[in-house]
Amino acid sequence: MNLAELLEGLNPRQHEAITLDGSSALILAGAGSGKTRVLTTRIAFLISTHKASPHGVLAVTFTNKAAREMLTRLSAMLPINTRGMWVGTFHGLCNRLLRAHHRDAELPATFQILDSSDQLSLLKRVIKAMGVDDEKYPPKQAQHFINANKERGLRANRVEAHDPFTQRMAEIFAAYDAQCQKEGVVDFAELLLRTCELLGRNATLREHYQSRFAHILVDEFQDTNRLQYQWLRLLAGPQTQVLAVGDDDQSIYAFRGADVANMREFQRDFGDTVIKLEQNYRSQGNILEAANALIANNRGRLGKSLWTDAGAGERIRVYRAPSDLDEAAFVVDEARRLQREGVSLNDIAVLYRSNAQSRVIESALFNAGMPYRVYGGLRFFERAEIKHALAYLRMAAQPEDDGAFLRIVNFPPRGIGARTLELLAEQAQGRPLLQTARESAGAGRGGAALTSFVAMIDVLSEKLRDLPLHEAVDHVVETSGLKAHYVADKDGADRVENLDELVSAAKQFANDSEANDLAAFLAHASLEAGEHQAGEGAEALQLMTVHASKGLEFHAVFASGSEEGLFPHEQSFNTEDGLEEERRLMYVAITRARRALTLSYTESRQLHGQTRYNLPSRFLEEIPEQLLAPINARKLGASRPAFSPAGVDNASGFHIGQNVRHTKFGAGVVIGTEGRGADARVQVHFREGGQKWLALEYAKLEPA
DNA sequence: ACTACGAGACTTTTT
DNA sequence: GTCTCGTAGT
Repeated sequence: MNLAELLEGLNPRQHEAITLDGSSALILAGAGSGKTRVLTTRIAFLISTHKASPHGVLAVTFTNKAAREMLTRLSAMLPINTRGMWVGTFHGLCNRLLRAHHRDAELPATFQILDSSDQLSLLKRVIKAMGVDDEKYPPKQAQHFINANKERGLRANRVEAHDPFTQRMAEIFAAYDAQCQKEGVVDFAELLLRTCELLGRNATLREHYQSRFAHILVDEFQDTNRLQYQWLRLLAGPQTQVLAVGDDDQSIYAFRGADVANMREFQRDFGDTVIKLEQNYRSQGNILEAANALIANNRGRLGKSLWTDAGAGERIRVYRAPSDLDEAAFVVDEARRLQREGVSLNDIAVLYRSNAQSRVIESALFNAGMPYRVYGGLRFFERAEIKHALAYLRMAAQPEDDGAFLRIVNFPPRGIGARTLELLAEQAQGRPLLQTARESAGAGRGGAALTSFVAMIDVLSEKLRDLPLHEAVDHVVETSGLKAHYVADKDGADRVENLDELVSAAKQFANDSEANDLAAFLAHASLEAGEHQAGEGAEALQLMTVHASKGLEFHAVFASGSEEGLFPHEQSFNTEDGLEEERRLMYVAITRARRALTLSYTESRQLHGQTRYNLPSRFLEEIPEQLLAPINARKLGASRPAFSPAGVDNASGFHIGQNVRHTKFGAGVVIGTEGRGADARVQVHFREGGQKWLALEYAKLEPA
């Protein structure tokens, strides 16, 4: 593409962001404002006008998918080889840098990357070895403590611990880090922290990268945490121009350490050039107006309002369902209707706040014979059989990796039980388990099995040295006994298939990537858990959480479960910040829709095995009424009776699940009734003020 | 050493 | 409702 073609059809703000020269800038990119186009076109612009070489550009994203998309679009615009470019995720780029300078970073060349579950099991081991009570100090909590501190740039010795609990947590933190170092493994946060520490203390290296990268581009900047911001500041030199693209209104990962304050910080550190992309190319007017009105209820926004050239379009439909079953049936009917109108199922999404909600919808779709695809869930490299196979490879690549050792030492089962391993750990005194097992050959009960396991690993390691990557993977799968184990299992067919798939993945990786050694493949497996599941091509209704929908768009969107307690989630009620994040989440849900948006809520729903009665979400009230089109509940066979379960409806005149209004307490929902006539009392859950029993004789309660 | 059963938990989760 | 974890039984 030539320059004119690159810049064709851009709006003035986009053009400004793409061609900006001489300063860094914060790009406030609203939903559907052409953010990815701006990012990729800017890189293409810089390179094709020789303002930068491909070598001198760094672009960082959060997901592999986003990084891939950027590279794909880039190679469509420019006739360059994108392979050597520094385009990737924060973690991927850190991995690259740490591999290149592993000695300076004090890591083995073969260092392995722990995913969250690897990290948790290592922590469990550390806590046990310390003799700490894991009831008082739950490993999950320790994991959160460690990650949160690392993401603030803090090591164990710098954690402020004024109480005994935090002190003990910090001790666990220190012991965990020491064990990681021994085993030559790093967790996700460690990749960032190590890189920051390395660049922080090594001026030569820092200045090398700072002068190399004339341009840095950051995607989804609102999702960066403190540590990632620190990383950015270390890599950006005095001459570097940084383009940080983000949307504070779409910040929905604060619970994982993302800190929107980075956006204000950026203006302080990199100058206050701000470009707002507010023209939306995705949704029709009513949808945008609803989104704008909703998000206006949040405080402290940087300020931004979406607009469109397109017409107002349809109003937002609001469906009130008697039950979750009815809501699901409604979604099925509506999806079918849209399908008849010629909308592809791929272009229709059902969004929900939490995964638990998908079950009812799935079963309705299944019974209706409508194809659907659920996003999220277990990913390829997270499957047990894959992790087992990878552990054999890790063992061969790095014998100090106790995590890998423990995962496979008795899988497939070979008679090495808990007692044997306990003795082994005792004997090891902190040395690698594999080495200890090798030295104490034949000793103790289970010793013979242990000896033959060590022998097998040794033979395997020897063999793998000479094999190309995919043959090595194939060899491991065949000789470890893994495949035989699953072949013998009558329910193991899928797992066998996955193991074969792993061999293909290795082959693919060797073809695609310049570094095709074992260490690189293992890093790839940890950093990219793999596409969710197969079956991508087939036409299917799209089911996912609102979180998972960020960055996507659909012709029609159903936001189900728009209820108090669910969305906003009850665990966000306590804090203003929590509630605002929920609101941003709803904002994300709304802005996914191009033409048709339906919000639904139920009067009763099964949750955690019991029936709950919820009020409609407060967010519905924050959308101007003239934008809404209520739909009446239709008579549907699937509807579970929302009231008088088992005929307990009484003479009170109210039924469970009914929305009511009280002169003093306001809006509420009936969750219980008892007595009749003058004695009748009803229990009401009020929006403000919790649950109350009211005697009907005195209380002024009316149907709402 | 392995398997089966019951108690308790249970938002979201790019890496 | 359903998944995970720990304990007791084989």
